[in-house]
Amino acid sequence: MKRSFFARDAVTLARELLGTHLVHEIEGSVRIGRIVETEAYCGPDDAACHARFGRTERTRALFGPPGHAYVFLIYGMYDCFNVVGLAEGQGHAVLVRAVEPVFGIAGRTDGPGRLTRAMGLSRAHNGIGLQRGPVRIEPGTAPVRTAITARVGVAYAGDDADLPYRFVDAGSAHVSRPAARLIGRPSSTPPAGSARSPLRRSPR
DNA sequence: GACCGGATTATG
DNA sequence: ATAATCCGGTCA
Repeated sequence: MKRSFFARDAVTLARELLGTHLVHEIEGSVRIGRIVETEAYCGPDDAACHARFGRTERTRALFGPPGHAYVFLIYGMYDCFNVVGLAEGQGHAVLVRAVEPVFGIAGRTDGPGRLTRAMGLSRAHNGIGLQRGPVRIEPGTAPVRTAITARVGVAYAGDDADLPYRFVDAGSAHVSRPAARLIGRPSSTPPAGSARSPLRRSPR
């Protein structure tokens, strides 16, 4: 994808990334997954975003130029793959939470830890460019319907935990969790009386 | 320098 | 429900 594709706020980018292909060329072989679940993390003002602590060694790539990878270790054993958005210094990124296997993939790809394992991605790819090279984002097939929910695992973030920043291809069988209540129409404003029940809390 | 807890997953 | 397992951020 072109640089301009990535240079948008994380919420927009999270939505646009759905359906695109995550490609990893490794030792002559190729692995391809179609992105079906993403979450937006929107810089220092987002209480759930790693950028809230400012620029540190760990968040170097997060604050780097758009179109690059930000990969970090979580819970001491899983790597999470993110696509940096907006602009250098802004700390916007999109967590890729699930892909569906397209080519060369063995094992499950639902969930941020599983997908990095299945695609052979790790912190070794932190900061790598995603336009050309061994790891790339390429055009794919956009979802027919997109579900929108709160982000997973960010209960500590206060009010920001409820922001509708998670995007799911509602038609995919390879998402990490069942699509929840909020369904986003391809391009329309929410229904008039859309004061529905609040987003579902994390499942006990 | 110690301690806390996490953008998770596998297992009981 | 809880262990596994590392390390960044916090505070002393």
